[in-house]
Amino acid sequence: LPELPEVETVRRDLLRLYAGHRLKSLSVSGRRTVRRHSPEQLGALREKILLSVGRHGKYLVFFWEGGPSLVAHLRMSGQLLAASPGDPVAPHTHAVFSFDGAGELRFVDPRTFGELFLSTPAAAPPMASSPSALPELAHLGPDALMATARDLSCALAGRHAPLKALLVDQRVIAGIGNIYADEICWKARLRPDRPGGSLDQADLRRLVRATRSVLLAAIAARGSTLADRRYRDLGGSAGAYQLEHRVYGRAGLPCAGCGRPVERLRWGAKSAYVCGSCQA
DNA sequence: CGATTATCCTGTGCGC
DNA sequence: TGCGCACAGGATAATC
Repeated sequence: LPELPEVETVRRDLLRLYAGHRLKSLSVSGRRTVRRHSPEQLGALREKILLSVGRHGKYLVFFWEGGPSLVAHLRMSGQLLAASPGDPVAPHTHAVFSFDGAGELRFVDPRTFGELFLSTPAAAPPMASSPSALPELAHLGPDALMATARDLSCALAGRHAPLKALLVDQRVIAGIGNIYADEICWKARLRPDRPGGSLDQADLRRLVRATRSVLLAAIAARGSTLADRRYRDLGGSAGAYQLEHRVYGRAGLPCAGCGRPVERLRWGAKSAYVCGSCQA
């Protein structure tokens, strides 16, 4: 399930493969794939050259030479895959972009939670290729790789909700999902079910450091591919960070820090993997 | 207002 | 071996 490290891996591959290339044609077949406006409006991107690809949290933003930006979110099961025109079309392929001299980019999404939409910056400084200037992304908190201890201190102060619930709330901090929230809490030695407002300054500092180090290590490993094999990079390859997971999906297995079994906490419909000994 | 719950979907894996 | 079903969880709307 793509979170910040997976989306960042895809972003870097997109830049490498398609930046500087002209979009010759595109087709959208999925009924739910473009749902914020008419799918035909995507035609505005035809003949545009891709300048860069940005990211804020789990959102990808394609910037073109003229014309609106294209925003993509993979949600639960979305994949962006590089392909050649003759390649067999995978089931649940909902959109195909064809670039001059760079082959195709295909959007595949069995559960159809993912989406594509066009967006234009609210204020339009021509040189700004900043995802955060897009009104549809304005509700997002700071990107998890940019968030400071001060950001988190303000966002968590007085909150009774569990720390993990706040970490995966994109309005608080953008990019963290179920897997990395657990890994970050373990690395920061904080229980995910602690009230967000109970963290002191030392806790917050550990949380920010853990966030950065876990996400950067996961990017270096090209993301996490779980047993369901759902996440793939642009070339269809798996990530490797799942091999470095310390708690996520490891209920009953020994904690990497102390050897005691990892537990699975549940509250409501949510759950978290935690070491009851290493995290407090 | 903040916290919780339901909803959107399909593939997977479990129990019987 | 097969069938039914709970589960997976990202974001948003609705509700308490």
